[in-house]
Amino acid sequence: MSLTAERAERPGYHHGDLQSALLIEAKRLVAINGADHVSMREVASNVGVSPSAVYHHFPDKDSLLGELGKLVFDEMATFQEAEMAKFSGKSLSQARKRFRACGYSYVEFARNNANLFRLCFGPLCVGDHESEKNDNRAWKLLVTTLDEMTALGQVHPKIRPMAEILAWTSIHGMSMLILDGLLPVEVVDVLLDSLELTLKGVK
Amino acid sequence: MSLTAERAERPGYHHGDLQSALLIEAKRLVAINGADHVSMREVASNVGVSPSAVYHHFPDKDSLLGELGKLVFDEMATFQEAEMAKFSGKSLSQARKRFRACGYSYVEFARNNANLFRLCFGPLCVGDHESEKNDNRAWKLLVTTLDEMTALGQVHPKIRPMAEILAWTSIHGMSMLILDGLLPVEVVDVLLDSLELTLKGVK
DNA sequence: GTCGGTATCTGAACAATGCTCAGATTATTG
DNA sequence: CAATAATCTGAGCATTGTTCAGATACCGAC
Repeated sequence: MSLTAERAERPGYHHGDLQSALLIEAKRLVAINGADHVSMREVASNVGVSPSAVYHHFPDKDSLLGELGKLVFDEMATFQEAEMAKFSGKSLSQARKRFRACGYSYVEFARNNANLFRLCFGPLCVGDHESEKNDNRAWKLLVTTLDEMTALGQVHPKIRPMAEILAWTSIHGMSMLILDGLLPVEVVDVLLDSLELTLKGVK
Repeated sequence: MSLTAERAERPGYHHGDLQSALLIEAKRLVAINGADHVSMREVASNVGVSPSAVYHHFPDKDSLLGELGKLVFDEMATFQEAEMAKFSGKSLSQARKRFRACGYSYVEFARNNANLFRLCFGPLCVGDHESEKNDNRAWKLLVTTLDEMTALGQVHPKIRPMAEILAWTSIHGMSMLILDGLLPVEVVDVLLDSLELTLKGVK
């Protein structure tokens, strides 16, 4: 499901696609104020509907935010795909750019959507990922780029099996620590450098 | 400031050390229910004081939780110190155990105090760290153990400058992803293995 | 078409929450 | 001992999440 804002014109008593409209507005408000400071009533009101209407589409607030989290998770993968697609081709330099774009887009999304990023990696979305853990798109992007890098001799065979874990955890951790103000943005390049270096192996 | 529960007996109208008592109770409730599901009124009530009394010690709820975050942050460092202190001595095997304990204790604390961990790395504590960023104890622990490992030839000179970033971000990211249910606990050993391997450098 | 069931929405209401403030109570300082 | 400051209470306000009976509109069966 994608969040398009069609049917925004409310025809009458029935809204048309309230479920999507609520998610869109919730996303907007979460992005601005953070998940903690968004209220059902405000979401409903901004969509032009009574507070209780929401509960015909979501059992409760956590449910709404949880659903929103899934959407954001997916949106992030889309963004990463687009960023990586900017560097096509099988050459080494393009493959390396693709690898770096994979990590860089992760951080960029986190920084540009701090509140949404926090939401979909927060307690409200715990367990939601579980079902799709192994077939989620972002993970596949990482696997693919690492495979390419391996084929080009940029990842040491001994390290290859742990490469996904090392890359994902460090990029994710860095993103969170930057959002927390515990690391400056400049570390992004430092970390990507050291990742490339360590994955390849130093003699 | 440490959170000892002395003066728990309330002498009379004045509490004695309400500020600490509130923090202690808040910590207990956050640990159980998560920061989002704790109310000022419950904290106050459990301490045996009226709801409005809290506001003579903390300007608002975020302030209480923010202060609690700092305490937890410090408590975590204490825990790490204790865990690392279990392996003393200058031998290589002890130094390696100390290094691993540094990372392992980080994850262990996160898993044993998920809600408190999330609190002190959450939006409520953003900026609070900033002042003490470079002189915080946990960071020093990491620097020290990496220095030791370097002296013992376990960290490649070329990688040494980036070692803290790589180690911290990956351990922190892994901790979060485990809490989110996106990675199984077993990755802890995998990541520590690959960290040791990559920091040393593969030929 | 129209009739009945179903999905959707409203309005009023409830309990709980964060927070304020005037006033009561205790500590502290001169 | 008096006066000032610190601390706590109680009542109260606005807002929140959620429920529920009833109103409104859609949709398939006759």
